[in-house]
Amino acid sequence: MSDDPRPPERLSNLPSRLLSLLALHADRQVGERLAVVGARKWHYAVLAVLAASGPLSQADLSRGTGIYRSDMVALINELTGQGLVERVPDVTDRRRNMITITSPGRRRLRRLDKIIGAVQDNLLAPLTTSEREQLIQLLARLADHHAVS
Amino acid sequence: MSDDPRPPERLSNLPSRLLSLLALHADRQVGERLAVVGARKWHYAVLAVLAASGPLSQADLSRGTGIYRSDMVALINELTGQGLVERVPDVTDRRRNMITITSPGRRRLRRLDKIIGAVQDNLLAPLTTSEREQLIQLLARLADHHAVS
DNA sequence: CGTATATCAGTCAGACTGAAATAG
DNA sequence: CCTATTTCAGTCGGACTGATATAC
Repeated sequence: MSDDPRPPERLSNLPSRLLSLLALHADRQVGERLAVVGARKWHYAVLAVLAASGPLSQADLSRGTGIYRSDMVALINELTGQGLVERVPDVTDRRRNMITITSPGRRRLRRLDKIIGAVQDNLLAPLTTSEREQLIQLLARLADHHAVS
Repeated sequence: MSDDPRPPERLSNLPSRLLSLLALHADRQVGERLAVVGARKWHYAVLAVLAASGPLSQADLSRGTGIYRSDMVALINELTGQGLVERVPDVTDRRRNMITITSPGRRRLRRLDKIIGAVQDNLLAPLTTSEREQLIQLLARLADHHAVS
């Protein structure tokens, strides 16, 4: 009877809306694929930052990944539980825990890298290689300008 | 002491991550600006679709905006409470409520349009006009391909 | 009958706040 | 004394599920 009403262009071409819809979709894909191996996207972020920057305090990890310090606690618990990182008290500053990635952690990171890479390919499927680069560059400039981690 | 660790490029240039971070930022801006006049972004979506498509059932509105049918109930309650839309039972199909935008609703829509437009300008500030068009086009193609409303 | 609509109650993960304990 | 770190408890809006009553 009633055709599915398409939103008017003012709505469907609204940048903030496009970002929201696509982010939701992309996050869902990432989440589903990672769930298959018992991981979440924040696991990936933590492992990637640790692999690149070396051992970090939880506060630094928090700033490096954009994850809230409060949420970092449970996250590190999960990762230590899986033996992917180690949490050891910092002797030079006894408020801190230093978090270190383990060898299984590095292996896990490589695994997650492949999964997440595949999701990106899927996400960007309709775009050519140079369009993908353009898009990433434009998004990165926006992110940088607004200082979103 | 410890420099804020920047995430590695594999992370900071990850399309799904860029989308998430920017969507969060954009949604926050939109939310804050709309809150000033007592509105939320879903109000805008509903009013915009109604203005463009004419009276719709809640189910059609739901499909047109991407808002869940369950959440649509409370949303329409809010909008009727502000006199921006009217909810009248459909005589031809008594399961349905037909939702109609009122004159105050149209005025409100124009107001919200300006606010949201200003937020977009802010969001896209670092880009040139043609870069903005490129970005919107690329995002719209992705949204279309993945059929995210 | 099976399907669609409007509604309600409730779940669930995410982002975020506030405060305490500890240490610099 | 003020600030930073880790941790815990809890809030809050958003997306989503399941079930019900009603009507096609």
